[in-house]
Amino acid sequence: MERTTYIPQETARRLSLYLRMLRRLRQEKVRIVSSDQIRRFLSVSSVQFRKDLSYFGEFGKRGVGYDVELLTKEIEKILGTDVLHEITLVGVGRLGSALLEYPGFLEFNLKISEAFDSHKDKVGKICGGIRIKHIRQLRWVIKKRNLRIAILSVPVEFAQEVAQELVSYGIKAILNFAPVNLVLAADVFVSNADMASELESLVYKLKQKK
Amino acid sequence: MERTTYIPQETARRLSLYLRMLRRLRQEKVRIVSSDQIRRFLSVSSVQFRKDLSYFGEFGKRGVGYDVELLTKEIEKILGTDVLHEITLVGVGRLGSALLEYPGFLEFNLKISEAFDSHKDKVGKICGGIRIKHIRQLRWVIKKRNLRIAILSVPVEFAQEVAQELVSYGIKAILNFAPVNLVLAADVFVSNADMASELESLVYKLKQKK
DNA sequence: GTATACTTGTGAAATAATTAACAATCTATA
DNA sequence: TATAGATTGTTAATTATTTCACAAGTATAC
Repeated sequence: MERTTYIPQETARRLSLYLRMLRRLRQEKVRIVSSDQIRRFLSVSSVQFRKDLSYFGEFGKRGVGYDVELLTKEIEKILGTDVLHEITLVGVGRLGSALLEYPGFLEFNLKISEAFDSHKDKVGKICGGIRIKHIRQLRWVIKKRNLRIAILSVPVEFAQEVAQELVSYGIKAILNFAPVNLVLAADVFVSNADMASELESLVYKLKQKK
Repeated sequence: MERTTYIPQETARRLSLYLRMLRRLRQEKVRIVSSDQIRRFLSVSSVQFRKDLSYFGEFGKRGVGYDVELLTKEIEKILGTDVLHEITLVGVGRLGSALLEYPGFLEFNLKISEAFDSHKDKVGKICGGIRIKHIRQLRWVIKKRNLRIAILSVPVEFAQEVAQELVSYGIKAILNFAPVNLVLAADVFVSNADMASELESLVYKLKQKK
């Protein structure tokens, strides 16, 4: 079936949610799940779930539901996380090292396989099983290993500069933890993990409610 | 002027961006800024910026631009971050302690003023200037200090249960770092800071581009 | 085999959000 | 004081996303 329609931005994020849910169900030996059951666990309507899937194909069986195992694999294929993705982390501060040591990424077929910092006392140390390299080696390592995705957790004042460097070496997607809007080439994807901003939004919503 | 129109969800998040930019400009002694200058720094069109502000009032001067100092204060008022907000953190693991030690929140008038954990070896320790309390004291402290906002950084398997507890003690907004969709009363705001999901979305976008 | 109860998939309708277009206003300057 | 160049604020048009409504397919009970 042809799938040429425009796909909403948010669909990708929701697919990621679905996938997580499905993996949990699979672990619990659930074989079949309906869109209405999904609705109960996630804050997404059953139609939204079906519509999101419909952009990519037909994966369910009418009158029955979805095969958990099958749908899991299909969504992994759609997202591209059916194969392992190697990620580089730049900036091994408090947050950076917490991320390095977080064992949960592998479950998503994501692996931080390189880590860089500029501080002498950090370079050479091992953190989360990774030996930290000096940022001077960024170019060489990114090119050699053909890395495409980076986590940026450097201090805010260096973020823009380091991001540009990363992009010049071939990085195409950045998860940015620095509280600053990175200005980069249009073909580079930036996702901002900005905790202060999230908290500010929550403060605002609380205020609106009253 | 009456402002009764529905305000888009994303506007709050963008206001937070604007505020950050404005503060930076203020630091740099810039007095006046135009919506077009904002566009150059943030990935937001000048119309979007003006439209977002228009939901709350008229803050600029036609033919001139916006007074940086004034607009900063106005947006702080809109967001509610013109006064300090105290936040409680639950779960002082690697990520939790990184957040506790992060000095940047104060700049946003946000302060983590309480931290809780269930591990004996953590309780009583001081981290980021805060003495960690046992989660048994959650009820008492939240009620006594009338806390409304919580950061949840406990292991995923406890997240739902702890979140419910928090809500039952009066918490109304949660920044959730656990990779799970929390099912809570409809009047509780949940913001998910889900790094694996962000990375998955990036992987998907990279895949689409090809 | 037929009726019944489910559940998916999807065009059409409704809603939400962004962008275009432009009137209104300001400053500077001749 | 008139004019030119800038910039805001806002209605209308457009685009994007979600939801509705329902046809089509499946399983089960009798």
